[in-house]
Amino acid sequence: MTDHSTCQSCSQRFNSVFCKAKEEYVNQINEQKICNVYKRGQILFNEGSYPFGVYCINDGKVKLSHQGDDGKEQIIRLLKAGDVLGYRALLSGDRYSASAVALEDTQICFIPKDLFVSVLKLDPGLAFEMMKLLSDELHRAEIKLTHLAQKPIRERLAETLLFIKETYGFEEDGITLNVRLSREEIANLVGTATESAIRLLSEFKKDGMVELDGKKIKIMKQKELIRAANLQD
Amino acid sequence: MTDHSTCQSCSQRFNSVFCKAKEEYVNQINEQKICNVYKRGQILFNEGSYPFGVYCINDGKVKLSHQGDDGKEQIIRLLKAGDVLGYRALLSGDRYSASAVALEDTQICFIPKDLFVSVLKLDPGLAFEMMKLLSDELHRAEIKLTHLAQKPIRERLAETLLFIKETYGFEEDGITLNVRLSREEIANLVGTATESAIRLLSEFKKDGMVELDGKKIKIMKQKELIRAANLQD
DNA sequence: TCTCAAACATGATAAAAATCATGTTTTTGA
DNA sequence: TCAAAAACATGATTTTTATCATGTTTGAGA
Repeated sequence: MTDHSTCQSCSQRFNSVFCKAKEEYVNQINEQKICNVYKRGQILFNEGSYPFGVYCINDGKVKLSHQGDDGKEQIIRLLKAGDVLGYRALLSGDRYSASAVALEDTQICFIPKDLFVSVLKLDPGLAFEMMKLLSDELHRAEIKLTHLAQKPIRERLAETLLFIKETYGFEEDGITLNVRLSREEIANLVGTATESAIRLLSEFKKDGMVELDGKKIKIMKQKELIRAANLQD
Repeated sequence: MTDHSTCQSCSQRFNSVFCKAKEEYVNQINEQKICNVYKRGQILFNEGSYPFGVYCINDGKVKLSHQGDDGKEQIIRLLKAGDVLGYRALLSGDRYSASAVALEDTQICFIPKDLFVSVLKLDPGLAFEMMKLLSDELHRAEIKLTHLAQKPIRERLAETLLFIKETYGFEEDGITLNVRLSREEIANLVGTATESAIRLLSEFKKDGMVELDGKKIKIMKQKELIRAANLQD
């Protein structure tokens, strides 16, 4: 666990959107923040409810997912320490359009809406970082959208595995993806049926690109996986 | 054509992200802006090149599209008078990740990067509107992403037709979509093969939901189209 | 530690969608 | 205005992907 007793000393302080925020505002946030621990599977917020602030991850992992019209989950983002969430709905003045669930035991600070908004108005540095964050997310979403429309599932699964590795990295062994996701969650990240994800993971295993041990996934041949993902950019 | 001789008198002034910008900054923008007319098919900017500012549409229509890895176009946004474009790359500090092409003869003002950024830093009202705009775009992209992953093409085509209507509205007759798009462009909006889009449009015609006259598309039964889109939200 | 539900796996089948082929219509520019 | 190219249309076929069915493994809680 990382130090998060105060925002000033938080190990994620310069790792997050708050990196450029003025010290004076960070102090204000520190006074009003509320820290909490969420157990694996616990819900931070639910699609359809109103936002009362933003969440800041100190340590742990969170998934953000939409409920499709037929009830099927679509995972739209994976979050880790240093990431902020809940700002989209707050800035749009909407309800949450996605639900956030802890993927493992997770420490999170909550910053009340009014404080966040007022600091955002007073601190152009933070506002700029926020715009940059939103722009980057928008970029990511647009790329994913294009790939969903144009790439076969095999390529998207390979890309998803690489994306998980980018986000959460490896365990100490340097090859095992450092997160526990069910096959269904992987499928909901790729945008396919669970069976298809399972089948293709088996294929990847047969091809020697990955090794599977329950929920542990080892990347054995990253270069081949990159090739399988057929990425240009 | 609408009045756009000066930003102060621009008919889109309170219709765009600049609605909350301070008069003093609008005056500055007015002095430095460069207006231009783009003919149908002309390129505003190209994927991969560097942004030098943002574009503001006075009158006309523009499509924004990604080039997929295999060269296939994916249209990610449709823009109209009052819309701003080119800010995503600028705020991310990236090259353009999409190309912008005029769908008809279009009048556009160009605002240089430095001016836009400096006004953004000085005017929290504009900054806030910008964040709201980005948040809304992000929301739209995430919904589209979910639908691409989960909905069949027939539903997505119906949804696309309704989206075109939302964006560009009808001609004077109140039923003809007010934009000229090729079947291929419609397919690239839906995220499918051109033949599939053509086939399904014919089906919709057979079902009496639309009428087709070359590139003119008439919405005959909007309620049925909404049902065909199977929208919950 | 045992039990039972959930998750995983895989084959068979069906459905959806892309691709290929071919002909027609529309558009464009010489 | 006319010829060529591009866009549109539709049928046939193939490929991709989802769904259904069934059996096995895993893991969480009594």
